[in-house]
Amino acid sequence: MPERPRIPGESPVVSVSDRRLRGHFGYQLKRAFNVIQSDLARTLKPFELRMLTYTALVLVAENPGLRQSQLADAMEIERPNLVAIIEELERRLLVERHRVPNDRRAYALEVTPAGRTLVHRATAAVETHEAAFLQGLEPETRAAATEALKHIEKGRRRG
Amino acid sequence: MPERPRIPGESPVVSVSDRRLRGHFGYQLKRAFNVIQSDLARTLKPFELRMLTYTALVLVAENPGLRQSQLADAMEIERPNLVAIIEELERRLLVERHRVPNDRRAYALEVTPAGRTLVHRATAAVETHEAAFLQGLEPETRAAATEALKHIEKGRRRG
DNA sequence: TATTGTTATACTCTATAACTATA
DNA sequence: TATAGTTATAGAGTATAACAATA
Repeated sequence: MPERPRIPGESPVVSVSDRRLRGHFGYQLKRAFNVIQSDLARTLKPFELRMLTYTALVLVAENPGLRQSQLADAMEIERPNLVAIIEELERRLLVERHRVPNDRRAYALEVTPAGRTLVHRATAAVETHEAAFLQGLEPETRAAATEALKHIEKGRRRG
Repeated sequence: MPERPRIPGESPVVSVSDRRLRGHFGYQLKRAFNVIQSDLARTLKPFELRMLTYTALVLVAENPGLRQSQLADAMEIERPNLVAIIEELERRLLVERHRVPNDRRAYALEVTPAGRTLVHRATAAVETHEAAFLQGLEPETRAAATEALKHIEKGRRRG
């Protein structure tokens, strides 16, 4: 069966059925997350931030004196995985680590003025791009989606 | 300031503010996705499947003769990343690769009887666990969430 | 020239065990 | 004995360049 000629670069005419998957919430969630994640990476690139470094920076700015273990808990990542993130932010002079007087094991994290400036600019960009994504979506639909996502998160299985 | 004694294993009393993040849809999405993803991994573990191998298996079962490039497109992953997935499914005798007569570059993917049996059992498990996650959520809320996720996916930026 | 599948490679995110220094 | 931070390491997921065979 001869293939019909195709314009180079044109996406091939495929219609792959995903009937048995598209009803799965996890599948829907993954696809949407991949889109958001790669777009967010693009949005944060000019600031040399990734989703994780951005999140850490926001949380340190909002919670002065935060300890690394508390931050890891809040970000729902393991403590070892936070080390490189904090090191990167510290090296770029966006956060500082101060020893806690009464517990010399811990560090109190503080955002620097440069960090605060950067997080404000990055947040503005993030919110602009979020708005673009959510444009055309009814506020009630978005609110319902938020509710569903929180419900999922709350139902986390442990162990 | 002396720290109050704490029961070992007890989670520390922290209340980290995420006021400036929790309104971000991407942040909500990431947290929910992480929960679903790790739970789904646990659900698929008895079948020795991951989300990616499960997805590939379902799509091959549903689209006999599918080519690898079409499958990669459908899964929204790059072609090179599909190779190991198909190799794994083929090694486990769950899918077969047949040469396409009129195009000797391509492979036509087919599910084996063993693959079909496995995908049915895995799908039942996935659906059971999805139902557990979504339990207590109003159907309209779930529908709205699905709509929002599809909207996000549709709005994908390219390039 | 372009496409299919492949190899090689690199970067990111995640997870665990084990160490040090403190408590 | 337990906790804070760290090191080392491994496993996944994702992305790009370049290749051989074929169209």
